[in-house]
Amino acid sequence: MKSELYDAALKKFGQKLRDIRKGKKLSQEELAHLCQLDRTYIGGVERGERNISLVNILRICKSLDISPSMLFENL
Amino acid sequence: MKSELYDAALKKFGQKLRDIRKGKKLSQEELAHLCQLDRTYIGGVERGERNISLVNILRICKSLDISPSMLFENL
DNA sequence: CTGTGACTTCTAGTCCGTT
DNA sequence: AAACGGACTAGAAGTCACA
Repeated sequence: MKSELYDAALKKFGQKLRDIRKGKKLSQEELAHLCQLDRTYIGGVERGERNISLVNILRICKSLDISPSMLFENL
Repeated sequence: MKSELYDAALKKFGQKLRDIRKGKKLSQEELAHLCQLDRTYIGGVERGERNISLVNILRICKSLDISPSMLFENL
């Protein structure tokens, strides 16, 4: 049930992820490799096109060495 | 891709959700109604049996009137 | 009021590529 | 380096009957 009501939130989430990834000087490919997800998938999440699941949020956060709550600031 | 490595995290997340819900004096049924999800689905999330996705996390948080980051404390 | 198992539908997530 | 597409498989979403 992916209501359009949350499109903006997904975009913000993705942008936040992108900012943090770039802050760590990683490419999408490098991050994808670190958390064992597909590079095209990481891209889709950053663009707010994907409704990522909890486990993968945690995997990404672990790979970025950040707390998940960082991704939810002003969401 | 739901590695068992994250089962503990899902359980913690669910327990946190349960604690917050109870703190608000809501039953699973009431919360489910608020966020328009099924009662048994909420139960499954609280028990850590479901790998919930971002949009549903946001819906639940909105219904509980909390920030998503609250659910990620010490995860 | 909540847990559980079983179930179908639909999307999350992968893998191949091109631009 | 990243966006984007098509085709595919694993797994989330969503529901129910019953305990």
